[in-house]
Amino acid sequence: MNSDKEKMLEERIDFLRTMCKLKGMRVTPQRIEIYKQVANSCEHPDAETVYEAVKEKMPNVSVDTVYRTLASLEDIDMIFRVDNQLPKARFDADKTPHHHFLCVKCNEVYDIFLEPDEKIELPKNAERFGEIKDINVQIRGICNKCLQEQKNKQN
Amino acid sequence: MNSDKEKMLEERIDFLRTMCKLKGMRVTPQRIEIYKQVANSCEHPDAETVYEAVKEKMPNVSVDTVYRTLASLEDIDMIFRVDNQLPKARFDADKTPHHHFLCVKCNEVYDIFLEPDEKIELPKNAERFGEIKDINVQIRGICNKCLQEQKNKQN
DNA sequence: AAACTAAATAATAATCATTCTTATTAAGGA
DNA sequence: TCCTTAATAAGAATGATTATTATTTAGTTT
Repeated sequence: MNSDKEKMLEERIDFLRTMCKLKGMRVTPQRIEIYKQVANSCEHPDAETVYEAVKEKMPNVSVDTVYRTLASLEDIDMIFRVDNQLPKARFDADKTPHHHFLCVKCNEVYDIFLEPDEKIELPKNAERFGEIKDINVQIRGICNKCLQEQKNKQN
Repeated sequence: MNSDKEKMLEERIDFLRTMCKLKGMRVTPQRIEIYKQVANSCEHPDAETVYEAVKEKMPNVSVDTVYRTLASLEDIDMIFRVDNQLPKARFDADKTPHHHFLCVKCNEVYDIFLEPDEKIELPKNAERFGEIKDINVQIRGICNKCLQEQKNKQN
């Protein structure tokens, strides 16, 4: 039993292997196991939870490896973080609805004001989960400044 | 000069006074000054930046007061945090586009899967800021579990 | 298949944003 | 003016995350 789920997980791990090779990253047992734990959970686990689970199979794994690997997996778009986890909390007093562009390299925050005909839409299912306070839309990427710096380095 | 901007700021501070009274919070000079700093900036300042700015006018202000006040101002919806700042980073390997409901009380994360006809729309201006990696929609509020606990406490 | 090299890891220490503790102050009602 | 209690200041503590350094190993080359 459970072979369907296991087969699907195997496929996802094959994809991870492919992506690692594609990005010039080594395929290590730690990476496989750490990815497995995140892929197998619907609970949006934190680093510590992943660490505890991985330690069951690899008692010598270090906390640092878990943090580093989670960051690497994010880099190659195999996992995402639910929250952006900027190094410091940042505040905004502007109550007009707008989005934010967050640079994943330098953590800079840019306001994206909407065109007159645009508005922020709540998903239909949102109210099911509780009382809504606000909606926060983050577009994550690499900002023009960091893109330019990357280009300069290549030359 | 600058009187328009100053007048607008005064109005916002009056609104802060009103909101504090409405919510049973005292109007303290620290609260006014901390709000002023956030309201006057377009840079999405962090707590330390606010602290440094406030210290210019109130040399005895403490770091703790700034953190506590920023949290209070958020509670009464006078300011927002750009990023949710969950106490721990949490990860997701599900690449199907979905939103997240984040509970501001217990920090629990719930997946909001979209109906077949729904999709996540990028704002028209988004590409201007850089290379987009992904879009992250957070619906923030109080989850049903915490709402229930609040009700139980009242009885 | 053995040797090589750089990337990845383990162990542990360090960092740093944020929160807690405790004594003191002051806002706003009586 | 007094009183109550929320709010504050100062500094210590916390705890998630990151840095350091020596060691290991994945993947390539010989």
